[in-house]
Amino acid sequence: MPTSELQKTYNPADVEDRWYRQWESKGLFHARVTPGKKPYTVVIPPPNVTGILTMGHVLNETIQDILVRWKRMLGFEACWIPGTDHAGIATQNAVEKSLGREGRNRHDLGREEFVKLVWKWREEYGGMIIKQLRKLGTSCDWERERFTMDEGLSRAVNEVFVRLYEKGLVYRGKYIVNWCPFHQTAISDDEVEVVATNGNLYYIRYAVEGSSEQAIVATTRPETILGDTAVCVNPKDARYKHLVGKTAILPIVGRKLPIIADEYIDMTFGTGMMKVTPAHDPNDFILGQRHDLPQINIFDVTAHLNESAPKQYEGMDRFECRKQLIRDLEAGGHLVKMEHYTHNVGRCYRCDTIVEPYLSDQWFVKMKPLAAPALRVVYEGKVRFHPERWQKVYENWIMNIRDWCISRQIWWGHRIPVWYCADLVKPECKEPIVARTAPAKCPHCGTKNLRQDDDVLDTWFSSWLWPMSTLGWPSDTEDLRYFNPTDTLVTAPDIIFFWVARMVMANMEFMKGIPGAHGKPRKSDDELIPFRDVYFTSIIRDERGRKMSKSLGNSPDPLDVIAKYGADALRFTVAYLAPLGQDVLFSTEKCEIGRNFANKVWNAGRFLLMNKLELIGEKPLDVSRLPEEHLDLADRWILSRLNRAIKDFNDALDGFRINEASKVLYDFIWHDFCDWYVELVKTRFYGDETPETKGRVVVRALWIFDKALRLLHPVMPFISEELWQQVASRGDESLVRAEFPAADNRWIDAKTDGEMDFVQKLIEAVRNIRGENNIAPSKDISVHVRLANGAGEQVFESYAQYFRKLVRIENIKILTGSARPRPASSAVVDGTEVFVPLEGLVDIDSERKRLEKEISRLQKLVDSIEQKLGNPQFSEKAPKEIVEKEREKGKNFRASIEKLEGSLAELS
RNA sequence: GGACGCUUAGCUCAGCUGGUUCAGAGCGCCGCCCUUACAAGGCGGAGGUCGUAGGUUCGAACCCUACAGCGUCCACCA
Repeated sequence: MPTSELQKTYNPADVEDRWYRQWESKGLFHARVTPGKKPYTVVIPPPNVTGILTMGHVLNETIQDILVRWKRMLGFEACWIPGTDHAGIATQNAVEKSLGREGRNRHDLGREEFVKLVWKWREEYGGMIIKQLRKLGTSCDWERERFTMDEGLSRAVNEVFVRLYEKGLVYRGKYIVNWCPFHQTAISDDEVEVVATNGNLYYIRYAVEGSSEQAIVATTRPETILGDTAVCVNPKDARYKHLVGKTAILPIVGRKLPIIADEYIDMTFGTGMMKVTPAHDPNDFILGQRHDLPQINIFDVTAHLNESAPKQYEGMDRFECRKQLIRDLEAGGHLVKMEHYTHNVGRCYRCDTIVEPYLSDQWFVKMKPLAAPALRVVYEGKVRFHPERWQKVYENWIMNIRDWCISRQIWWGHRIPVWYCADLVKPECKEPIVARTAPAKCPHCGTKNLRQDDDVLDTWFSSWLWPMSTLGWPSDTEDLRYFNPTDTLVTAPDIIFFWVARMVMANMEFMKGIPGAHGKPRKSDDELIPFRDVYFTSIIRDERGRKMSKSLGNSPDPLDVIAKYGADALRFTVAYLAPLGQDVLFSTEKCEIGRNFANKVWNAGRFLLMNKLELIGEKPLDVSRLPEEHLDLADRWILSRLNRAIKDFNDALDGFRINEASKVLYDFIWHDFCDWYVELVKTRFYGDETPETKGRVVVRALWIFDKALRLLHPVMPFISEELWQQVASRGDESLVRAEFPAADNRWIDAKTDGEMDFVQKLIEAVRNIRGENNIAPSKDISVHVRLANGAGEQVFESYAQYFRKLVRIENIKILTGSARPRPASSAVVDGTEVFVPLEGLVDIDSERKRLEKEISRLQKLVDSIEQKLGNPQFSEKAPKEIVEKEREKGKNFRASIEKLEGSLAELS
């Protein structure tokens, strides 16, 4: 688009898709193994294949993209691997739901057909989120896109299962697991959400055989008495000692229950007597094993009562049964009482169904042996968490780690690579056959009649391999050697256990066999970790502080937001609002911050390009060299500010302070560059300098703008590229791979900053006088100045042009001696007195108030300084330069006060 | 029950290692301005005892302790 057609208002829709297509088609995001170049690798936390883009993703992916683009421009071989997760339960759910709408269920189809359908479904609707990410501008290496059920990744899953099995770390066991009756599968402890719930505590009376005594137990889940196989008391409990060894009679069922003793029982809870139901409570299960009690499972997989229950309850839903049973117990005189009681109830975190502790055969991973190295590397700071406090959470979890239930009773996922001999010819045939690929026959009896385990693996069993499997593991690939360990993981803290911790374990265990980039086996922890830094993003909440969720309907659709404000605006806003480790309260309107900023940048470019056109013409510009001739204060100052901004931006990103980096950009571009520098440059464009000089000024301004756009690019890739291409002729080059500016300390100059600061304050003082006295902006005024130390008159002269333009001063007079205009409005800046003669315009009262306010502000400062200096301890203990500085400050403030008081006296 | 985080202007939040005119920004509000980049803008202004109470220190928004309110995570006694 020719410069002359630059719109007055930035329109992102004109720009974004066009650039994304170009970047992608030119392969600018593709990373390859490049010896001699340092890699910078990021793996995306793979979103659910069913997922659509949410604000949470926007925050995550924006942060990753900022880091990746920044590193790419810094010269790293930046590799950002995208992909999706098959998300077993969630995806199966979604497909079953759509089946349900046709009045069918998965059992109608059968396993094979159903799985086929899910694959088909994935082809059609899956991976939406991947397309949406492009709208956000993420610079993922799409050639490397992976899916957790890809062939290669599935191979990795089987390999890991077999290796762990061979090492004795995978085992099969009957355990109480968290059973979701809705999904009809076990879920891991971490997938259970515990919610405090109002319920009842029921006291139930059991008769004691051969005795007039009774055993009263308390329970929140009375229906489970049907599975009771004992009653238990604490051996130290004097009340019940004599009952131990006797037999209680289970009401309704009539089963005989031994009364046993165990330290586990809390004597102070309820009656101090507990019913034991080994098949339906994890603690009872352990107790049952210890005392060799039978396990009676009374539920089927949907938590309806099974044939182990008395006939009248068989087939009932668990809660229905509870009601009926209470009625029956009451009728039989077995219900002693019930109390309101708040207890914790576990729910399935995906469907909210109350989880049932359920006895079943499951596969587990022994975690303790894997945990030790994972703890060590974090403890030793090889893997660093940002913010740091998550380290404690991580350590705490690992130190109390429990075995991981990895089997799921669903159909969508990696089927467990275990087969069973169906013929059972020899006794050894009972052994499960664990193999990387389907075995042809039973190794013991040779039959081909084999049956694969029905279960699939927990989704996280593939996710925990992500930083390896996406790079080719278990094969020893160049990619794996070069790009693993990855550098930064950006993820939400709620999956620190599910995912982050397990990735550390997996990488450390399974990368041992893969050489590092140097070609030798990996030995040290530094080479075995999956990533060096973990950035935990904030949680996005709505403006009322509620978590964004589909059910609340409070999560804006990011695509709508992008359509309305632009991707750059959304990215900037989110980055700007996201302090490290703090929640973000987001509302769509906040994107105005980013949109306005984009518009500001756009118009700065528009202004400079318009002037370039006018002064230099259409010919393409070369901004590779900074014109250093005739630098004035403004030039030196903006160069100083620019280089500070570069430094600050880099420092902020090095420390993962994304919001601070964004603020650096905002402040530099808006406040320094636009508000001051561009305004000052105008004095030259419109002044009486030669066309050559003006041309140099515009080239210089564009040179600085070029650097600003490079700085901006990681955060706002689209607008920066669009403008950058127009600033100069770039040939084939894109900003995506342009060099990131390096801070040049030569230009950072405190003296220049100070001088400019003085000028700015003078200008602000005059503006303040104008504003407070309601002087029309169009009215020219004169200013009289008495310099602080008499010196610097020439210096001041050189600023004069700034004043003329920025505060519309037609006449500046340097005062010597004690003369002053009157009536006048006045101010003191760093000891320099400023007078604006205002014949007939000064409102004496308001002028007095202005001066008094300033005096009292200064007086407060003087007071606090004098208090400090008056304290002998201060001058003794505080560092010399601090004391000296305070003394100096006090002196200056007092001098200013005196001058202001002089002006005040003049008023009357 | 345990751990962690937050509390600063009307709103949303910065403030990294205690000392720079440290009490800030954006929005909102008030006043002036369509000044040839931008009204999605410019200029000026009003607004806060930094949750409460102690403590450490020459000096505290910042460090320590307790408390209150809000929030998150973990564990769990039936």
